[in-house]
Amino acid sequence: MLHDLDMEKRLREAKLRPTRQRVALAEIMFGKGDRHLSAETLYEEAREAGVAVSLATIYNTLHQFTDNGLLRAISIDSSKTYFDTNTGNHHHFFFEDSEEVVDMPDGYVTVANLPEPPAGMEVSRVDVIVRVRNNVS
Amino acid sequence: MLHDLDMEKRLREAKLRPTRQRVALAEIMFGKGDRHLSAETLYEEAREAGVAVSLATIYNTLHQFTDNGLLRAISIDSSKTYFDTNTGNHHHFFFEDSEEVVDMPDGYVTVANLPEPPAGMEVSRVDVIVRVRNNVS
DNA sequence: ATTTGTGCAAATCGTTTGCATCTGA
DNA sequence: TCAGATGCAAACGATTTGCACAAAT
Repeated sequence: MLHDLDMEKRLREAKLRPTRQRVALAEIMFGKGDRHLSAETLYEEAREAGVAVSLATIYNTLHQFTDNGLLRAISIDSSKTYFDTNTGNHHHFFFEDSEEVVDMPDGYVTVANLPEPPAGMEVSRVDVIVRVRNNVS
Repeated sequence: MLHDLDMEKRLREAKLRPTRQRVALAEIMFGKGDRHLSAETLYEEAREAGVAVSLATIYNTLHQFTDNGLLRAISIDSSKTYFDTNTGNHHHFFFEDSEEVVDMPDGYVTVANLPEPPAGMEVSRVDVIVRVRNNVS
């Protein structure tokens, strides 16, 4: 697991001041591999880890991280937004029953025959969501 | 534009009682080709058309229609849910700047190399969202 | 010293719910 | 008749905001 100094560096590279809270939250977020966090989840994990942060700061942090490329926001169906610690090129499975989002490794899905975007527009990203459910035959 | 009797039939086929409100809302929804409506939009259009419905009924109707296959719910990014009057097989452009959702005709996009869904699961749908933005070179 | 971040509580906003009243079959 | 719909207002849950205080450069 990465420690404070690594996180400080990572935050500085993202042009974010490495404040106590941001470093602590970054450790929680990035310390356990790829994950999909909601604000509430992160808030609880922070409390459990003994880090005292307000929910407002959680939201601020998630958005700042997203704006600066440390996280990717995904909103599929459910009312709450999830933040993906994996910002690389990949797609998702969405389990309709449990409302869970799971990464699909890159290299699997290929998207072909994309129509041209309208003039003056450029594609910023292509998201593929494979919705799956229990096989109720 | 389709008229009352067609809508009544359509609602009955979807196993929904053709009440005054549902028929009126269906006409507004389906009378102008494929569209992406939010609850608020539909509410305003109904008022403009002189149809007195409460917001609660708007929500009820949108969900009942969705459950019975007359609409498809899509939630991309923004906080509000949109309902697509096109329930056929197709994908979407999402304009990041204006937060607009636009249909992409079927036959264009091809998705290949989908990984197998986990055991006991079946794919219920594959959504492709092409996010585009203004070309800021 | 300045700028930027944080915490708290109140405010927003989309959506849902409870319940009394109506309506279609 | 009477299950199913509707309307209203109150309740909700996620997110945002305003502002005073604290911390980072």
